[in-house]
This record gives sequence, C-alpha cells and structure tokens, in this order.
Amino acid sequence: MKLKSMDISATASASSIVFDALRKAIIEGQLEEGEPLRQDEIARLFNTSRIPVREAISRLEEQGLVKTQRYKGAVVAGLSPQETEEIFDLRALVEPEIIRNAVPKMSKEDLALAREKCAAFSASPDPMTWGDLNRDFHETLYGASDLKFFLEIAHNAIDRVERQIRAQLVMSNGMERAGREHFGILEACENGDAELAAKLTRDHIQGAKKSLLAHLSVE
Amino acid sequence: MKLKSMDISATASASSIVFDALRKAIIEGQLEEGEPLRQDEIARLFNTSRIPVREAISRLEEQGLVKTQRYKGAVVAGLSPQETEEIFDLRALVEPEIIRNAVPKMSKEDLALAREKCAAFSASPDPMTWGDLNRDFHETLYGASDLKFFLEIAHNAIDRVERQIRAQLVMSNGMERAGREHFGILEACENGDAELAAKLTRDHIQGAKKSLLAHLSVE
DNA sequence: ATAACCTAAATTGGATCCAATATTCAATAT
DNA sequence: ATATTGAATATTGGATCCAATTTAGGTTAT
Repeated sequence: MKLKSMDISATASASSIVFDALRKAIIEGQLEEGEPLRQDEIARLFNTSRIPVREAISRLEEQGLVKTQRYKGAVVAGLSPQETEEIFDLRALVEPEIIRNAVPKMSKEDLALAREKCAAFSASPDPMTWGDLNRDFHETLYGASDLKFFLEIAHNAIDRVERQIRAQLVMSNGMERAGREHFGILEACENGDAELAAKLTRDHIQGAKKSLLAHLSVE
Repeated sequence: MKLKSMDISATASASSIVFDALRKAIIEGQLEEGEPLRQDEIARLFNTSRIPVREAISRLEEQGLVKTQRYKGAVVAGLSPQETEEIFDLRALVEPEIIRNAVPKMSKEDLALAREKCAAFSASPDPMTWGDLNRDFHETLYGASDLKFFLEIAHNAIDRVERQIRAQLVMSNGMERAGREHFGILEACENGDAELAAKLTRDHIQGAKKSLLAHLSVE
C-alpha cells in the first residue's frame, strides 16, 4: 500500500495550539512583559473554551514565560538585569557544550544549510526578521547534536531572553557584530575545530550579554 | 496594627497540590516508570475533579517527568542509559557553578546546618531515607547561591534521575563513597575554597554517573 | 484455532456551568 | 476633597457534563 502516512495520534490538541501561539507571541514581544493573559479573551480568539487555555498557561508558567497568582491570573514574565545576566551565563555554559558535541556530527548538508542561514542572516535588511534568522542559524548548528536535554535547556534559556536578543540586534552595531561572529563560528565548524567553535560560541554569548547589560544600565 | 500576617493569595490551589504530590511520588519511585496516570483515579484520591489533575499533568509533562499521548494519557517518563548519562553530564556542568557561586555567600549558620545534614546522611541506617538526606545535604549547600535559574535547572535534572540516584546509593559501596565525598565538599566550603568545592562536586557527580552506568550495563 | 470485525466499556479532550475571589465604581462619612 | 464602605462586574478555580478516541471482549467467518 502506497500512501503518504502521518501519525494521527500526534495531531495537535487545542491546548498545544494555544501553548505554541502564546509562546511565540511572548518571545517575539507581541505580548509585552507584565501584560495579563485573560483566559476568556484567549479562548475567544482561538474559538475554544477556557480549559485548553488554562492548560497552556500552566505549561507556560512551568517554562518560566508567565507568572500567575491565584485568582489574579497570569502575566507575561519579565526579567531584571540580574536575571538576564544569569540566563546569559547559563547559555554561555551550556551552548558551547552543544556545539562541541555537534561539530563532529555535522554532515556536508548540515554545514551547507548553516552557511545559507548565516548568509541569510547577514543579508537581511528587515529588522523584523533578524530575531528569527539569528535563532534559525544557531538551531541549525545545534541540530546536529544529540544532546536533547542540553538542547531543551538552551531552547528554554533562549526563549526567556529572546526579546532582549532582538533588542540587542537592532541596537548600535549588534547586527554587524553578530554576523561577523556567526561567520567565525561557522568556519570553525567547517574546519571540524570543535574546541574553537565552542570557545567562539561562548564569546558570542558573553559579548551579547555585555553589550545588552551596558545598554540596560544607561536607560 | 500588630498581627501575624500571611499571604492568603499564596495558598495552594488544588492543581498545585496534585502537582506536588505526583512529582514526589514519581521521583521517589512510588510510581514506576511507564506506569499510567489515570486522571479519574487521581481525582478521586484527592477528592477533586479531573480539571486540576490535568493541569498538574500538563506541568509534569513540561518538566519531563511524564510523557503523554493524545487520548492515551500520561505515563511516568523513563530514561535510557544514554539519557541518564546526559542528565548527569548536565548536572556535572551546572552544579559546580552553583557551588562556586555559593561558597563565598555561605554564613556560619549555613555551614553548621550543612555539617548537620552531612552527618545525618552518613549516620542514617535506613535506606528509605538516604535519598531524601542526600538531596537535603546538596540543597543546603546550593541554597546560599543566588543563581535561581541554575538552581531551577539543577533541581529539574536531579528530579529526573532521583530514582537512579537512590538506586545508586543502595548498591555496592554507594552510600559509603557518597558520605566520604560529601564530607570533602563540605570541608572545601568551610575553607572557603570555591574552586575545590566545585571540582569535588563535579567529581562527585561524574563518579555517581560512572558507577550507575556500570551497574546499568551489567543488568 | 485464528484473525477480522463489531460492540460496550473505559478514558481522555473539551464545553458549559457554578463558586470563590478580585476589581471597579458609586455612595457615604469624615 | 479624601478615605471608607458596599454592591455590581469581571475574572479565575473547579465541578459536571458531553464528545471523541482508545481499549477490551465477544462474535463470526475462514
């Protein structure tokens, strides 16, 4: 029997659709920090009842993307400069390990794809797309790694500071420097130099942290 | 006005009570890996409806403690030896940083408490309590750190392998060695030697990983 | 006997309803 | 005018009900 098959049991539940949509809206900054999430309103938007919305919010809270208070509801979580710094330190610890693990596993195709993404990032004139393209590049490199828990942690950490990363890219020379650093990391990967790739990844993250914190402190 | 006050809005919801209880039952091994979580049954046990149970399960899934399939329900998550190894590697990366950060912040009281916990662990004759006492000791040391996200990650990582840690303690000379290593870590903390405490913590975790994996592979 | 099939029970996902709490705002007292 | 009270409204937490799907048992055909 020839039939393109799919796993029907994996079809999305209402709660997972709402979860994905809210997560995206939060990390992209469409929902601002501190903004309340009204169950009723969200349920209407997705044409469901509040039940799946509540499950989605529970999961978002467990991810640290919203904070809830009993009978008061959920608001989009924000980060103090100290908390932001800590998240970046966590990234600087975990992501180099992912790259180190991934480099020896990268295929020609992986590297070609990464080069494409790297170029697309540097070439994009539209600030609205920078955040996505940046993340896209990193995920492509990380994808070859089989460290699923490390990846889980990194993804969550990035989610929590995605808004700041986007802010950092549009400010001063953030975009230019990121492009340069991405290229360096990519080159190290192409040369199979896992150590260097890891080091450059750490520098990349620490550099972003520094410039972001400097920017936060003057405001 | 003199009145001992408490934050009533922080009182526990049904869903958080169920969440805590299920989490505890899972990490302590009262619920075995692969065992299904029946919403109805759990709801009856806690004398509530299935709604809070479902929110609790959603949160547990986000924590990686259960796996759910649509219309099939949730089962307690298990770990392959590779996954177990990865979690221990993650711990070996994160927890030394926590200790390093905590050592300079430890008060005399913190250290006295840690010494108590350390002694209690080594002295306990009852294998049922070893897991709790072990965790208790580590949490006491980590508590002085203000790295909340690192702590979040570490707690979750420990949750996921808590059952294995307990198994490791009761096997061969696990308890004896853990006690010895705990004492070494504590001493480094008392001497204010953050580097050494971090190194010993890493060794402690890597050692537990090795002996655990060796044990897993012979079965 | 075994496999395909069909029905009944069990289970989960979601909708609707009610209760508990928070918020808003007008009315009142100072 | 300002602060306090209290009722009306809005919002969340939870219970109950219905729909969709899976699972278990029994029946039939081969």
